[in-house]
Amino acid sequence: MPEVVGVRQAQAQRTRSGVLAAAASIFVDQGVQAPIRDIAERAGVGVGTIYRNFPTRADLVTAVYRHQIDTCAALAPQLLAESASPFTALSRWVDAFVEFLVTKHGLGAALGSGDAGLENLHSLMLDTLVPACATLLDACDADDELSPGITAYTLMRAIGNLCITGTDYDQADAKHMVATLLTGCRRKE
Amino acid sequence: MPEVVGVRQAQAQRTRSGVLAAAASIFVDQGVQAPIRDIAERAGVGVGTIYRNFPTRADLVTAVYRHQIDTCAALAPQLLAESASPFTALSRWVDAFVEFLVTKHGLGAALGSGDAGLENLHSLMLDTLVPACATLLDACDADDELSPGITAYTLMRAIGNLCITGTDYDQADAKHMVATLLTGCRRKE
Amino acid sequence: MPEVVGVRQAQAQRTRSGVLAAAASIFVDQGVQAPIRDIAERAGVGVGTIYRNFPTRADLVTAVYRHQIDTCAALAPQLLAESASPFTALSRWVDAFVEFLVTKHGLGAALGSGDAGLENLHSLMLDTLVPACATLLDACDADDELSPGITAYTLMRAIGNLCITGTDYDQADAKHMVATLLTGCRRKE
Amino acid sequence: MPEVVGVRQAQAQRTRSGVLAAAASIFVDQGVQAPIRDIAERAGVGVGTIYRNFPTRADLVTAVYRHQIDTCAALAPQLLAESASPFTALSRWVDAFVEFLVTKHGLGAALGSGDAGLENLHSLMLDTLVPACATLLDACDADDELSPGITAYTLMRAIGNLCITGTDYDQADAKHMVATLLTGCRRKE
DNA sequence: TATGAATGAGCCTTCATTCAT
DNA sequence: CATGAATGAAGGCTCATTCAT
Repeated sequence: MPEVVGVRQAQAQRTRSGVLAAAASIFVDQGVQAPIRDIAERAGVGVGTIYRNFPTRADLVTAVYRHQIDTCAALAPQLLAESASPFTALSRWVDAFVEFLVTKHGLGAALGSGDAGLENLHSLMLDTLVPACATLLDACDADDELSPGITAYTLMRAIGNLCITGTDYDQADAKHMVATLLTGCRRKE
Repeated sequence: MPEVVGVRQAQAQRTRSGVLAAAASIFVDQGVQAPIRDIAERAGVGVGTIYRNFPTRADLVTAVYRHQIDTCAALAPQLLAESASPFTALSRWVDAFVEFLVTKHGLGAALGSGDAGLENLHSLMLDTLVPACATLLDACDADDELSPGITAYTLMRAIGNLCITGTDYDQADAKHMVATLLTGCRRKE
Repeated sequence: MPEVVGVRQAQAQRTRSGVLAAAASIFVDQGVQAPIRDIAERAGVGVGTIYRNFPTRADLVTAVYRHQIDTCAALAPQLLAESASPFTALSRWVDAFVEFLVTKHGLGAALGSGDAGLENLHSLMLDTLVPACATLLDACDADDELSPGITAYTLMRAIGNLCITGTDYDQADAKHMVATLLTGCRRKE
Repeated sequence: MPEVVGVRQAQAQRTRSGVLAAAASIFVDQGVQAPIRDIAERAGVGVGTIYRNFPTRADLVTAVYRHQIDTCAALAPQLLAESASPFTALSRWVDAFVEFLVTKHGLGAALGSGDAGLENLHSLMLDTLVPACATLLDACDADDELSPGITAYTLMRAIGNLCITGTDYDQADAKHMVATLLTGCRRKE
């Protein structure tokens, strides 16, 4: 019994990964509301397989982005520790967050849609990224570097919205506007 | 044939207006992606009539908002003339723009969606509001009140995105974030 | 304007009738749970047409049987008036009810299934046939011809069940068993 | 090979029993049309195991009820021997039969459905219960206590139908109606 | 021109059944 | 033998769009 994980589980895991990859790819092309069939087709599996692994669309969306979300959240304390000032840390973290969002076509729109079925993703953001961001904001606040009334959730939602790109408003524009927003968040001397 | 505009044309015009009013009303309730049938029903006409007058959904959306867009654009020179500073005028104009967006449920999302069919609305924005906004930005720039690199189109697109509301991110949040963005646009002394 | 009902309405009515006929036919073959697509195909219409005319399956089932249900209910007072005794009237009415049920394959099962979606049909029975049957039972009771504890609803439900035919239990058997049940309902001297 | 029945066979038998118990339990909750997967889950086995042991759903249904059916059949001669009259014996046996049916949610409907796949169960009834019931009917007939034309199969089928319960027609109603039917079977003096 | 019935493509979802391990 | 992941047929439902009247 040299293998703890059997061949079958390994295969299942590979299938799961394939679905995730296909979904990520399709999400880039069509957004998170793409038909399940399209994802199944690109993954080379039956629709039933997707439903087995991800009962709801939100489960799939969440799974696709979970790893990157966790990574992004983990960045917050690290940046806070190594940056010259809390605001610098916030700024860098926001850069990372934007980088995450901007490469996920349709995710920003999904987050902002208020779609009932996407509550899991919403919750994931709430539970993972919001606390991370809040830590940074608190540090800025303690340093008197932050305008009053800026909350982590609202700021992230705004950033998410700013990262909804389209014709004539690309990733560079989004980053510029996010930077501008952040400047606006800084308490003026 | 004593009348230049016949009774028929007058009736047709009335029908068109009725459709526009119904569409505006439905858009508030359900967003710009609402079923055509719902609009037809509220207008008291057949769906065919809507398709005759507005072949694509974008045509309808555009027509619904054209008047308000024109009004908003016309506000720019007026505010510029009566405000203490160009930046104040810009700020007030943005308030008006936000007010316009924020009361149109789903319009912000529509503008930001990159939806191919909504190019007409996009064009309308480009042709009407962007020049109006640009006038204000130019004036601010001449006054050295503006950070470099802010263009009218990008700024408006960003504002449009910030006005996409949803659960836990309401109109007040949107207005707050837009104001913050605007602060960020101001050249710091 | 010689026609009150336009050509279009007439056509629509014909379509509706065609759907009802097709549904009735399919119900005989497959029971009331038959796929909507099958009914649409036999009617030569699209599925949308069926959903337009009968939003829920229960609406369709109800419409298919409504006329006959009404006719059956109307029979009760008539039989009561012209029969020698109340129990004779009841007996004849039950014959008519059985005749109705027995030619509708699957209806009995549908009535007895407790299916939530079939509440409309259930209600139709309750509101139309149960009172008719109750009138006859009351008359029998007044004549001391009825065993105690027999209610219209339960009796009809039982009759409905007895009319669920199948292999080696045909319409003749159903009628025989219903007659036997009715005999059992008669107060023994 | 000192054991006639190996460990493997014993294990297989235990698996089979577990499936039967799970199926019986699920049938009570959801009826005999419950998803195979649900049964497998409750039994703690894979669906493949169920398909191996019971290739068709009918095989499973049959196996689940075989023991109780046999018990019920065996009751007939016993009741005939110890009852005051053949009709009393019949009446008691029917009580037992109803008790069997009434606690098996959906079984009555399954029996009455004419479902092609349930022929095995049908056969089991035919081969086991019908002869048992026929014995009682014959005894009643010999005693001149039975109306003419009542056959064991038809009577049992009718009883099975009467035991299909649902909203507003419960087990008590079913028992009442079966008792009434039986009264109707008794030759009137 | 206006109508709205009809159409059917398209998406969702469930579950019986197979088969490689 | 047992497993359960994978499959995909089947059916439900919605709406954009057309077209005969």
